[in-house]
Amino acid sequence: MAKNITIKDIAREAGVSIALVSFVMNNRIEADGKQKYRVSPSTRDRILEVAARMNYQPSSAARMLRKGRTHVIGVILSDMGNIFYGTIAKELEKIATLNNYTLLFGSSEEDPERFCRLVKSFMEKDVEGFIVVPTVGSGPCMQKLMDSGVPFVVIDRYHPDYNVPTVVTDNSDATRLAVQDLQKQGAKKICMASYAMRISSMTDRENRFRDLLGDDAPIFNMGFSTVDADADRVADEIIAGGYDGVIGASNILTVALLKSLMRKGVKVQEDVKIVSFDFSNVYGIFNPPIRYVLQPLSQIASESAEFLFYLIEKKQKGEDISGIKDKIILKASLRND
Amino acid sequence: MAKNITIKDIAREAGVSIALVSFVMNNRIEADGKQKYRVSPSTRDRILEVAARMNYQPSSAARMLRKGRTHVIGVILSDMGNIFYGTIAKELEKIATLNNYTLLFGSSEEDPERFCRLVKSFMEKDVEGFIVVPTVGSGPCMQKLMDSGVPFVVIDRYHPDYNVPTVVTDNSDATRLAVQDLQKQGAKKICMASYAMRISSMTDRENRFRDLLGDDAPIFNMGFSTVDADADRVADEIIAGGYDGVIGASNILTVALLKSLMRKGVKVQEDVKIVSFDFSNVYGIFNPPIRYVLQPLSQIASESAEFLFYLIEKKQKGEDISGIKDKIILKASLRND
DNA sequence: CTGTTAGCGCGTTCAA
DNA sequence: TTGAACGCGCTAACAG
Repeated sequence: MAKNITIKDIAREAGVSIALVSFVMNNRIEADGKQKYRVSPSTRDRILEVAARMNYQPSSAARMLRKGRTHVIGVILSDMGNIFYGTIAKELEKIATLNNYTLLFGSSEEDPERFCRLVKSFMEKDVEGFIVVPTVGSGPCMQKLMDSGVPFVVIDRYHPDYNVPTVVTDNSDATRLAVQDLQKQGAKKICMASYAMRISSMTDRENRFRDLLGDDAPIFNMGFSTVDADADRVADEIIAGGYDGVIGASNILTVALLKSLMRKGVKVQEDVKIVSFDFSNVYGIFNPPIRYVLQPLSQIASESAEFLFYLIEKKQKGEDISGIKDKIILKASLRND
Repeated sequence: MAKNITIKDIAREAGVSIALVSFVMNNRIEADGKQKYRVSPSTRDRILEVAARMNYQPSSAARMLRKGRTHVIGVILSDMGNIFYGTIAKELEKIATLNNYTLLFGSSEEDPERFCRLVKSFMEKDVEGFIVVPTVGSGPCMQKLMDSGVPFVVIDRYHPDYNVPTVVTDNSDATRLAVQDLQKQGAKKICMASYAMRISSMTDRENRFRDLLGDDAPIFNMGFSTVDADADRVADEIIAGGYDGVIGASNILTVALLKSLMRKGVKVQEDVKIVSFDFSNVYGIFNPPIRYVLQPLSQIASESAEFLFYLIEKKQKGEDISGIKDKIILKASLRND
């Protein structure tokens, strides 16, 4: 309510100039003696007292305008309803807060239109950078991002055609872990259930799977938005083919498959063993719990955020960042909770 | 990269004044003839062409500063990793986009310190309003919010001591649905598993439960951050007490309980039937699927967002909104997927 | 009717 | 310690 009090009000109330108030407000943090602008302690205290009393809140808009910095980062994930991305969101938020950044979140739902709209809308908010999970078909939008010069880091998947800053899990190695674990559990005839969606995380998993098991081990594809229906079909294939081991290429997909298998009377973990990618709270229901490959979520968050901060600072100093295209590849680990 | 182009660059390039560019940019949407400032079509087209060619993006900071509006809303949920809040986040995002608003998301993790920090940090970003899920202990912070005069809407739970704009589910009625369903399924000896946390959603459920079943039906409490350990204890109580029906007061809690019961060899849905609150993809694993009370998530999102927009517009016009404290109560429905 | 001038909003920062 | 310019876009008032 009561109109926002500005730096000017503080100045008048404290009987000093506007500039001085600004100096004091900016030096408040530095406890050491070597502040750039020295202010007599008495006036400083008076100003701080007045500011506190009047409950002064600096206008971020004015500061943004003047400094040309917003300290806002845009984050575009695939699906905020998936605990996988929800966890990344939480982790990113923590790190951002620590570094005095605010995050704008968006959920693309694997829809390139939505993805693009989010990029545009975040650009309009003058974000200093992006952390994004690109979707199939987001190529043109990514290209625009690159052309814009706004720093960004791609996570979770990489775009094979573009060479850009990226933080991903070593999905090939993760697949090896999953397959070997399944074999150690005694599975002889293994298949994989994957998304038809051609994103690097999926193709990397599928390729390694083929390398390890050859063409006899089939890969059944499911649609991202039709998992439930497709799961029934895949469950039938598993039963008909007599497979005793399944690699589920994502948590959502595995859960859908588990439901279908159970409904069809399959004894999961007995007749058919499953190892999945990514955490789900469903796994613990089974006996023994379904094992899964856990991606280092908090590490993905921290590495990508720090990478982005680095790019932003670099760009801020006027340095060219268009040549930076490091790929950070993190290892996954096998879990069973 | 290429320095941001401003309205000034457009003006120079198009050979007109800065003001004219501004007019054109603001009237671009209105297709009808009664624009406030009329500009000759030829110059307008030229300006638009130049703006498009130079890829002009107005600085939101400058606009914010000038208009005193940010079109940003702060949303503080309890746990972004929970599909319940994740879904609300998605729905809110959709509505916000439609109304030209951007959302700042935060996750309190039921920690009042975090909650407060988020409120403060969002305030500093000059959000025009809040949609919040208050936590236990957030009272002082909520009070500050009220005093600040920034419009806000509380969702999911209400604070019994404060009379503020609220959108919640009718948890009492939802409990009736759950209990009656459990009885229809044949459960004779029913108990409830709830959070120790004293928030209205939980207490409303517990109170109605007691009203319906009397003191013979116990309510077992679990800690929010210790559900897994507590679930084991509660499972023991359920087994020892010979209960054949359980109301799980939240999805997370029910899932934890399901794990414990399974591990202890209980035949869920046979020896012990469960009806839960809120969706989880775990339910479908059971046969028959575990039934649950679904809160109208997208309705909660749309009602709260529209309520907030209304408050913001009202306040924008200088009207007093401190007297508005409507509570919108929505009905839940029983599901089994 | 079409277009321009000039001041504003608020905090930052350089020159004095 | 201060005055004043500045960043960028909006808009009232005014001129041709």
